[in-house]
Amino acid sequence: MDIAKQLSHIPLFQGLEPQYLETLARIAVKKFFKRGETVFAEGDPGIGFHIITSGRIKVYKTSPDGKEQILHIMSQGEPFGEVPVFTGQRFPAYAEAIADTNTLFMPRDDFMNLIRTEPSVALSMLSVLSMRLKRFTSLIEDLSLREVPGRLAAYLLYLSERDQGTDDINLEISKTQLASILGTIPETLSRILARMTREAIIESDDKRHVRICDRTAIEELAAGERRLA
Amino acid sequence: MDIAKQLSHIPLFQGLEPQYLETLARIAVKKFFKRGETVFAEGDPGIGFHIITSGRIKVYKTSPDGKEQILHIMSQGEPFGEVPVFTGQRFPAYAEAIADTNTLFMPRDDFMNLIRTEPSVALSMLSVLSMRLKRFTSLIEDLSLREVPGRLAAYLLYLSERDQGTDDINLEISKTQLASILGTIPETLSRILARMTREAIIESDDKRHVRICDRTAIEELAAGERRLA
DNA sequence: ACTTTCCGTTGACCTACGTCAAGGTTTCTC
DNA sequence: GAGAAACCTTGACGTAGGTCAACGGAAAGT
Repeated sequence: MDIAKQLSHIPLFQGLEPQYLETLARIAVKKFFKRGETVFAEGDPGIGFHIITSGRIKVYKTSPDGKEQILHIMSQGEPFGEVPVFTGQRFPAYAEAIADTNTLFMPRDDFMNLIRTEPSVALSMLSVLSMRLKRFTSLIEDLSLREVPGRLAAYLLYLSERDQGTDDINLEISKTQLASILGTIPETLSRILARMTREAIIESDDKRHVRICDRTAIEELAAGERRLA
Repeated sequence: MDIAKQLSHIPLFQGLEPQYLETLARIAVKKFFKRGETVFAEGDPGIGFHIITSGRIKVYKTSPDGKEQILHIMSQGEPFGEVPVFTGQRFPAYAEAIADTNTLFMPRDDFMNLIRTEPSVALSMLSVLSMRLKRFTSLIEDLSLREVPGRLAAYLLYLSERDQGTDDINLEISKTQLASILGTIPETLSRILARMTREAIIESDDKRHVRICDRTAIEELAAGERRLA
């Protein structure tokens, strides 16, 4: 596989001069993680970060009694594990492959050198981190200010928008994982999906699929203007 | 006042060549916000960011029914409002002065130009954003995986460490605001402080002061290994 | 100094959501 | 393709923490 060609499709490196892509290609190390394999653990030192070329990764925290909060699910083209690269500290969370995953690993020192000579990479990375801060802000808002039905509604709208506003939403993950993204547990999510189905707001027969039947109701739930019976 | 001199004390610009400091000084605009004044609102377009030279700012989200979640309290030397500078989108949260505050405002375009010529500023900014992501990660963990006593304990330890491990902690903010940082409400916080006092873990007679009496108990609470009676 | 507003505390009450348990079903694994 | 493991759902139950209300004290604006 031509690594430089793969890199040229990564948003982070859009518009980068070919010569730098070549440099990066020499730096990057291909890695593979089997489904279920840990990529890094909280507290590990970070000597570089990954870019996903195929597969899917979850980044998450756990509580002592085993509850899990997913921070991100990353897929093709997305970088992850950059925080320790720039703080010089350790990973603040866990990362695990939830499908067989290929990544390109960028060692810290080489990447820092590239940034020093090529500011557009720095600007791209600043943009990536800023987007992530924005998403975290919205996750914090969810956890602190919204109830679970509102979070679910907002998440469904988010998925719907991402797929050009379709009403047929492919979750792409298990409902257990969806619960963990929403900051709740499978039992609670299951009950809420059942209630929303009963009120004809959604249909959720299949396992990884939800169909929006009453978009207005979903929007009102997400805005906190409506409650389930 | 010599703006360049002020800028030289900002961590973000540590080690920057004097010539660039001069450039920045010409770019920067002094601003003043009275206590209670809004610096920006969620949804405002961001044409630049601020650096605090004196005072204190809270960055927060609100729910439709008025509950507030504080994301950060920023003070001297800290930058805030950078996210829209790099995403090109709007502010994801509110910012309000909680004391009379002076800032230096850095317009977006000029700052971007500086980054393009001076990569060390980009690296500093990457570090600032990464630190912030780390703190958000820990706030998300708190909200999702810990109960309020555990969050409070962790916050007290954080303040204690920041002041060289002292047992006499100066909160510097009202307890209402502390509640809003911890993702709860004043009533609940008040009850928990009372319980911790009853168990001789802390003393909290004065308004903005807490004294740690049993540090081990606090550490156990923060780790989730202990519960209040 | 006076008044109005904000802050902190406590009590009685309620509810969203987590826990525990048990069932059926789908999906890995060997 | 058989067994094991993980997933999904529903019921009964418990509780952390939010809501509403009331009151004393501090602080801020006039």
